[in-house]
Amino acid sequence: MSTRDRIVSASTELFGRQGYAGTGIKAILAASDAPFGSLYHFFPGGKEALGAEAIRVGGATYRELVEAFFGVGCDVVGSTRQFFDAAAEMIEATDFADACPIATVALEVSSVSEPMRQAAAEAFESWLAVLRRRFGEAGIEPSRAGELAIELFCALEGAFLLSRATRDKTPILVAGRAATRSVEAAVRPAVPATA
Amino acid sequence: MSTRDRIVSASTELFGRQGYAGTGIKAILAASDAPFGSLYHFFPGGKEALGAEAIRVGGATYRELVEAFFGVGCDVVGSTRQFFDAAAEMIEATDFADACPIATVALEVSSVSEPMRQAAAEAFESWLAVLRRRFGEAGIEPSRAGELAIELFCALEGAFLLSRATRDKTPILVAGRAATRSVEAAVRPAVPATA
DNA sequence: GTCTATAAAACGATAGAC
DNA sequence: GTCTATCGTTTTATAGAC
Repeated sequence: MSTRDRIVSASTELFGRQGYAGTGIKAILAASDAPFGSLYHFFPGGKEALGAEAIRVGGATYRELVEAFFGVGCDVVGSTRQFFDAAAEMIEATDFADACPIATVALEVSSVSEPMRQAAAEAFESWLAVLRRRFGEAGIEPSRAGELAIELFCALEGAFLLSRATRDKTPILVAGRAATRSVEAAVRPAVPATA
Repeated sequence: MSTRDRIVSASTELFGRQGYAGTGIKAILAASDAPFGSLYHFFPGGKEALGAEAIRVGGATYRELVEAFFGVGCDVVGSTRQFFDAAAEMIEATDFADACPIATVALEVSSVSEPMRQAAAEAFESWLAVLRRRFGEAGIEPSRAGELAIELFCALEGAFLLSRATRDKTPILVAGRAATRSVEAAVRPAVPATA
């Protein structure tokens, strides 16, 4: 693993857990086992450029995770349930430290750093694109598929926030059941009860 | 408005927009028009104690907002719709800066500062308690009311994140429609279509 | 291109005058 | 209890040897 890769990898981890401003360059370099000058050799743009790259890499890695659960031709209802179940196990296994790799940074910088904000927006959009496509392939009409992707995203990210703050994985399971119900309803519509 | 109140008020605003670590004490005091020593007079615990207090105050203020929309005897379906619509207008009016006053800080500190993490958890829980109660009063059974409160919370917070990152209020409207549907289904259940 | 030494600024926090 | 001056660190960033 190259020095550059180690720096980016450590940045993604630390930024995801402690945030961007809360993570010093020294801590990143110590975790990367890299010398000080290397950072500015690989990232002449300094910490902000490193932050944007960490968002891109962390976002791409998580997109691959989404794709691993929502594969081509998958059962979107089952994939949704499994995805949230896995997310709940993951957050508990990391002692509620690792959930979304970029959410903390995205909130921190969205009103402060335009390049980092854009990197986060593109990462989120790439996850939504995967979900949209799978939902569409499952027979859900395009506009509804797009909404459903957003609903799943919001349920997941909101649950990550509540779960980390309360140190309890229950919110992820509850949000997962809600998301699964929504996907199920979109695939197999229900009719309202006649009151 | 007292010096202490101005300091806490400015902290809540700045922490909510830029995060905890990203906001220096100097910036807070400048925004509060308060001298340097005042902070340590009112908060001997330093920045961390101020951060915890900002979370409590910001959390209480937002709970009052939730209560304003979800009043005693309200129509919970209509309240849900109106709450998300108002949130969408608010975030746009503040140029996507002010959404949840404590989400950013909660994510930043949840693995770093135990007192601040607990303050955030208690604030979130107080919002959920309001929703749970109203849903219960609307005739939804207790366990379902609790889940529904969590679902609404997650939809809102996830939408705030996506909305701030993309500078687009659409996610809040989409999440609001989904939350409204869930509340409606809990108040007036539907039967699945016979395939 | 790897690494060290150091600069320049911002940080949180304190001491003490008023 | 209000305010200022300042301490000691830590921060990001650079310069320059190897």
